[in-house]
Amino acid sequence: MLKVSLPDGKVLEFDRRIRPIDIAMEIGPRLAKATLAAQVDGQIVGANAFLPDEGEVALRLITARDPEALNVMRHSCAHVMARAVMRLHKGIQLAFGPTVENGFYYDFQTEKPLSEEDFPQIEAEMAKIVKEDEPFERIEMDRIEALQFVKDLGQGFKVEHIETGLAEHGHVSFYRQGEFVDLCRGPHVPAAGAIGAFKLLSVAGAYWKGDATRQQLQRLYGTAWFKKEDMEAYLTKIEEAKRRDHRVLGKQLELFTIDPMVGSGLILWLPKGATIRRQLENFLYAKLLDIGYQPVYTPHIGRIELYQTSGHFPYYAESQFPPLYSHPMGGVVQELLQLWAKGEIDDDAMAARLEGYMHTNVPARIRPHVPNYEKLPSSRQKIAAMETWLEKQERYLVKPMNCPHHIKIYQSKPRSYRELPLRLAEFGTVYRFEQSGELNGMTRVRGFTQDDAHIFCTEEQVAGEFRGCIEMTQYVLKTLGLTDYRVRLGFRDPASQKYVGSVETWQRAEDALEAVCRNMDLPNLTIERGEAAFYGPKADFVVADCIGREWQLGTVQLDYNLPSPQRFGLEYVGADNHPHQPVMIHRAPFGSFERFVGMLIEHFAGAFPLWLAPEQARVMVVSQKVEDFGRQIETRLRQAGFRVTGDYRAEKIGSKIRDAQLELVPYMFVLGGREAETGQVALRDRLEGDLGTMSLEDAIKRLQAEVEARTIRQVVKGSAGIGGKKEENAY
RNA sequence: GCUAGCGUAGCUCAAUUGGCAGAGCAAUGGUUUUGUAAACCAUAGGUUGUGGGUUCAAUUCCCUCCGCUAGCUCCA
Repeated sequence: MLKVSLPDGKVLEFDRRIRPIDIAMEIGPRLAKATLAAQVDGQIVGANAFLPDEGEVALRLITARDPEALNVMRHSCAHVMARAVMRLHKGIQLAFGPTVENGFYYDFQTEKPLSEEDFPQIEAEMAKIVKEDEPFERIEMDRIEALQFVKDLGQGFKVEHIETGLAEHGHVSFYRQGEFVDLCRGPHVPAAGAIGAFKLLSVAGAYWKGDATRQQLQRLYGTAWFKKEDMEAYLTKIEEAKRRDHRVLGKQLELFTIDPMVGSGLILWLPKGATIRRQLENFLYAKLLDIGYQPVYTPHIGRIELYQTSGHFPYYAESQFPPLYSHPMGGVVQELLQLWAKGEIDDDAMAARLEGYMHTNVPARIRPHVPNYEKLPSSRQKIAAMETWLEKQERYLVKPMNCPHHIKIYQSKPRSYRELPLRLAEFGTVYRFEQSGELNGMTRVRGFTQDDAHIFCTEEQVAGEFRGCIEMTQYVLKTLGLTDYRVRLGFRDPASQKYVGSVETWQRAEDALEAVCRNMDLPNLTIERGEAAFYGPKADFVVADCIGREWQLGTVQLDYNLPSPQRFGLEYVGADNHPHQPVMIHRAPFGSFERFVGMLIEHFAGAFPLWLAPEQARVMVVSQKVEDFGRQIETRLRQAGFRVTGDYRAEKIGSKIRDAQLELVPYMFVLGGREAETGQVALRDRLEGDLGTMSLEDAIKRLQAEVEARTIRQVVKGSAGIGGKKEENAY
């Protein structure tokens, strides 16, 4: 006897094996037809899966109207895609095919690479399968049986997955749809006909089990929706995101550029972009002074010893720009020593190699000099002598981070507890050699400026200081109208070796951080293990822009390690006249100006609020006859503190307005004979159009008020209208 | 770094099976002196990313390198 309770409170009783679809049928044939899956005691299962024989379950039938149905259908669509690909191509090895936000993918190993040219054919085959409407049939087997089954199918990835990933499962399930059978947990829609609109989006490489050392597969991405309109809306949204791409807008609006001759991932800020950045810098700088930070400046390079002490070198060697050596052989010796350390060169070969450089192979002036090298008794000692030589050379690193420099400022004199918290701030530019495939416009670069600061404080001050950092970040985000964000706590992954410091220290730091955050009632606080910096746990602000994409921006990090005796050994003299170790907080509310401005460009779709707009107003004359009057107004606006330009070309006023609109200039001063006579100005708002005639003073007051309040007048959900049609510009 | 794709004028894009590299916008010169989203005429602009190969002939086919795009891996 099975008792089934439905969401409306009704309880049905069955004394036979029954499936959700049967229950739906009892309620009504139309419901049965619409039922795609079911929720049993909170878990999503297939509509054809048998319910337990006895006991009590809560059942909810899922139709296309329920959000859960979409994922079930998308996963079924992934199977249909895989089936279509296997029909069209020989020798396909199936890997995984899960759903993702807005769609699904399937990983294959193929004999011939797939390309977008194959999409129409695959889509046509999929459409055929959907039309045939064959059912998805669940088959369960025990592990041994299943293993033989996938071996017989010749599906090597599935064999491996059953042997390793599913090692603990006694039984596994398959889904059959026509000739296509796939190892799969399910659930699926009852039959392929339930799949609505779908489209293949892209093909890309992906590593088997996400491991870069394993073979690379072909990943086919697709999207699927119940209604064609939903898919159209989704595709439109993708188009919209493309239209406000900061790389496109950055070029059109002349905000920044990247030149291959300067280098990949190195941003050249054009005057307009630089203006926006400067406004943000000024805004932050004023705030920093206001709340007790002290500005400092530090150089762009530092001796390698500095980073050896901090622990950055050589552990991040592959993501640093190569070190600068004063001796020409420095880099070669360093490289050899690294290979030797990895065991790729044995002791004797290493010693012989170095000896060659020292005495025979290279001109005297660039030889490393180690006295009596050849008299050293063993290869080991020769290598050690070489290491000593290398360490004596001057070696510099382009700085990958600012903290070691700020630590040295802290250590520039003895510190008393009376000086703490000491807050050192710098807009510090750092360089990291990111992988070429990772670079992306302004959001992932190789040189960037952090709005960095390091706070040195006592253990007792940690909570208050940490809280202050989070509040500052919140203030900054709020000012820019970025109200939709979540806070992610990054803790250490106990299984990983990449972290420095003792477990106890980490525990203390993580507890302190979590306590502060819980206390502040931050939105959607999550904890993620393995997301910590190597020296301490952190709180990251993940900001959603106006079309819902997430960006990791600000960060606050707690650090008990760099100040420790094993690293820099920071101290202050306490009230007890004894030395104590301070705690460090690293924080950057924007993260970096590059990424932040890149995100802002997309968030505002290039239409910055007046206080940030590179060009706040443009004076334009109806006729060149009134150019002198126009220039007077332009000068007076500039004197009033505005970033203003003038358009005195022999163009019609409509043309000048159009240009200013497309360049997203917030205000236009339209001046003709009437204004020249009365001395007044006709003001035009980019959003609202003609505001009519007023005195210059009134216009200035209006604009000044908007700047001072840092008003955000619009966050454009649609396109900003760059190159678009007029209808699209309606707000 | 890996897989796939792309690279034509400042920008957006054309160029039949390999057969004289073109348009719009922008720029420059001129005419027009204009009232709230595009006046008109003319001119100039290119070693088709780079280097090599195949061919009578390469923007087109093949290879190298550089750069870009999507995804994967990475992100102190």
